[in-house]
Amino acid sequence: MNIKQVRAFLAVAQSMSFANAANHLHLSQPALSLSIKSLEDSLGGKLLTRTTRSIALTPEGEALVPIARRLLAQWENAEDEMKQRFALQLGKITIASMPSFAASLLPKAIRNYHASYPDIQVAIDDVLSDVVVEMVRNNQVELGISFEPVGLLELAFYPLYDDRFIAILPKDHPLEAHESITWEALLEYDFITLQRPSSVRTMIEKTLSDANIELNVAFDAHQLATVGRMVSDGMGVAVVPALCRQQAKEQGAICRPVVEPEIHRRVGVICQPRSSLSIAAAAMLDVLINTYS
Amino acid sequence: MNIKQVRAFLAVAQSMSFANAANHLHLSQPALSLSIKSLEDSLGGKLLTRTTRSIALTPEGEALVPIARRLLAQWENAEDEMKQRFALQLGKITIASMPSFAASLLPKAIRNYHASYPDIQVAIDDVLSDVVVEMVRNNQVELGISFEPVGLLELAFYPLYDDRFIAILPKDHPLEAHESITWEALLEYDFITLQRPSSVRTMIEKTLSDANIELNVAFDAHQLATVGRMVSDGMGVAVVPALCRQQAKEQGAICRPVVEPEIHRRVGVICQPRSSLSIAAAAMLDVLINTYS
DNA sequence: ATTTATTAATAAGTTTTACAAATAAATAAA
DNA sequence: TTTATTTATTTGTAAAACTTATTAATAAAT
Repeated sequence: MNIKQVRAFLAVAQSMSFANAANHLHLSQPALSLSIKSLEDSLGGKLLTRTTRSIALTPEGEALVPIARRLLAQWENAEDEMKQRFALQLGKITIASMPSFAASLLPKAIRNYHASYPDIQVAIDDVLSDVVVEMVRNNQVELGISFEPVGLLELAFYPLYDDRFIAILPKDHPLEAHESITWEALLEYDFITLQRPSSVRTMIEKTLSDANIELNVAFDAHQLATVGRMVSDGMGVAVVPALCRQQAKEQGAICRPVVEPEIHRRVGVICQPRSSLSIAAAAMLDVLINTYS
Repeated sequence: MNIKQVRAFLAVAQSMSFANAANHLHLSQPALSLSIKSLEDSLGGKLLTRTTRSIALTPEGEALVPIARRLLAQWENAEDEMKQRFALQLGKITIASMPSFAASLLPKAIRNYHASYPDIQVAIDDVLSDVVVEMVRNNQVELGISFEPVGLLELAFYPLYDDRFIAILPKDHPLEAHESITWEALLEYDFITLQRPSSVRTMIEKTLSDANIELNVAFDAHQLATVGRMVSDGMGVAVVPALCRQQAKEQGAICRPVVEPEIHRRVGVICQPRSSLSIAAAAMLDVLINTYS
């Protein structure tokens, strides 16, 4: 029993004529006769009684009609669903992004994506940078956005943006006059930063220890927004990814490049090799790359 | 998309190996590769990412697995059900039978049938003879048992039994001494018969009017059992089909052939032409014929 | 009763598909 | 670098599915 035979049977059962059904199926009448015959053989009995002049369903054929209709409907639904999925009209992708990116540049890319593929649902998981990589590695998400990780193993990395770290100061701070600020100058003041285990914190600590600069943290917080607020409220100074410049400015803080040493790190998309991405995710990857290049 | 491809896909998805899956499907590995490829082409995208060394499902492939499993299960259930139906392991037949036959000979045939085809449900509809024919004609039942009808049209009739009518008398009745009883002698006594529109009543009336014998009915009833009881209680005499001899005897009545004229009529199976019977019904027809020949 | 028209089955030939065997290509492991 | 393993590709063949032409059967018309 196969799909073609079931279709053929239903066509005959509906039109009660081999010739008409054959025509409807774009098939010759003998081909249809043989198809029905082979279906009957495979099931073990007659489905139709045919004189050369008229057709009737046997009781078994009668029983098959609703079954066949149901089967065919289910089959076609499944087929359509898969085709839709491939045609990007259905589906959902989740992007894990580090918060600084999720809150700054990511929305624009998602707007672009949504314009092209309005039927695909996009969810954002804003988690710590390291968690992003783990989620991609464990196939919890298809796409991750974070700083370029060190040990990528079999994961792919598509750079989007080269991020520098910037100092943020409260308004009317003595250092505001400088074009750029050295770490040495900056660390004269109370330093606010993210709590461990954020990758921003880790990178700052590693950079300073490499440069033999001692770091004394006055306050720390989990969210960059909190850090920004603390700075603008005059509790101290901080160093954050340039991605956060907009947010910091909005909160009333002053942004200046931080140098000696400069910290910069590439931000990009982390994912499984492109070939194993869903079409929806591959399309999102393209949108991300195009949006930020 | 066809059954074979879906089976192939599931086999690969389960074993995560083309070679093993091909083996399991009794198929060569290249044939399986092509089958999957054609499935992917028909759906419009990749279901599996395959390096020469390892296999993984794409997200779309992942989505297809449960769908495919469900489809295949439904397909196989339907196929099995139809095969069972043809193999006489499933199904139901209803026989419309006139009450005299249903209460006498029919049970034996049904026992025989049940012995051969224990999984087929048999229902009996005991209705008046004329209704039997109508039910067969309207395809409400596949098989009917009644007296041979006069206008069969396109219906088939398979005779089972040649039924004579017999007189039944209460014990110690004056006519008990006779071997056979003439209508003339019989009608000297109170006559009990079935109410109209029973075919037994009709046949008696027609026979007597043809022979110019007048019939005066003292009592009538709907059920032969009632008639038998009335006779054995001494309320009068009756004429019933010989089929009812057993029942009449059990009720304590005396049976004698009735002659001048003799009434006999063939009893048999009425059905649509044999070719349009379900296998289950055709088998029952055979059992009926074999049981009573 | 004979002929005609209609419809499905059958036969014969062709095309398409499905398959296996052999080989190539790719890659993880040795 | 080599070896072993696994899938893809190629090629030839067998099977199937299909079409056209023909036959058989029957209802309707003459």
